[in-house]
Amino acid sequence: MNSDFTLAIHSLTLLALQPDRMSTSEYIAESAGVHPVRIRKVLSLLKKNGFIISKEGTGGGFIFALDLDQVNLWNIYQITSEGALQPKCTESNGQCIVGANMKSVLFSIFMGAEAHLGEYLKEYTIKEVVELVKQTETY
Amino acid sequence: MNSDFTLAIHSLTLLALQPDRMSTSEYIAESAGVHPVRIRKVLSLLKKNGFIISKEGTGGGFIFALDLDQVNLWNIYQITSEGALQPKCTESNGQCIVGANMKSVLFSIFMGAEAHLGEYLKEYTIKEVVELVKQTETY
DNA sequence: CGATACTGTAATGATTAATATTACAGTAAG
DNA sequence: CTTACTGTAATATTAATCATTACAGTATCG
Repeated sequence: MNSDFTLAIHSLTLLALQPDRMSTSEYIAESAGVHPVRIRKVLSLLKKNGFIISKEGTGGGFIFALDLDQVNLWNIYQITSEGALQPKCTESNGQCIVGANMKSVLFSIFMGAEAHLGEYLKEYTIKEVVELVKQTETY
Repeated sequence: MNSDFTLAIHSLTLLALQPDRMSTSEYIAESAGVHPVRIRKVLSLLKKNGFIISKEGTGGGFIFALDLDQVNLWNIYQITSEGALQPKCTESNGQCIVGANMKSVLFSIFMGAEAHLGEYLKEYTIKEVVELVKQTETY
């Protein structure tokens, strides 16, 4: 699984806990343990899709744009990782019936798998992820 | 998605179409467009799990050990790719409630996702994959 | 105004994962 | 005892991921 997906979830969860102020990419990056530029790249996707708002300049940063239950993991998956389930088949032998057709057979099977995964991911909104993180909290 | 998974499917489909004779790793490799050593590695997993039989020496190779409908894609996934859905989280910041707990929250979510995927993959046996390949055949 | 603190994004470099290749021991057939 | 295979380890190559640098653009504040 593409780690942009989990970075996006991590970022949104963090923003969910800071509803009143802008969070900088540096702050998020430190929580996630990655480079700030990577956070900005991932968050620019979320911004394009209207899940967050960003602001440049002093006091700028990122903030959640919607209610926590308006964003689910399937939304995030589609933005960051659509097609990630698809295996990257090397070019196989077109002379052979299997080599010639396996690619398209697998493609349709994995399309179905992704749709099926979607049904599962839709069950988790950011609100629920936040709840899970709080429950997991270690004292 | 791990390409060992698709290589295993490809190999088994090919073996399914050659039920009476041994197929060599070189033959399979040529159909799949990869190196024979890679085929032997993947097939050695399938062998350990009893799906195929191998034979060394002249006239040796690989052959299907079961009925075509006794092997489904979930079986193959488990052997070749279990855990592949799990994202590889970098070590995040334990000082932060999100950094500290996100990893285990994501872990359980992805465990569920994999189980859910399993339900879908169980619906495809090699027999059905063979049918699909035949249907797809381009004349 | 100019200094400061941010985002946005491209370009490059470093690290890691995936894959191919080589090498060779073991086994069975003829 | 030679030939044609599998089995597996070791190494080399290629590709993907990620970090880093660099810098332009924008907003705030004094």
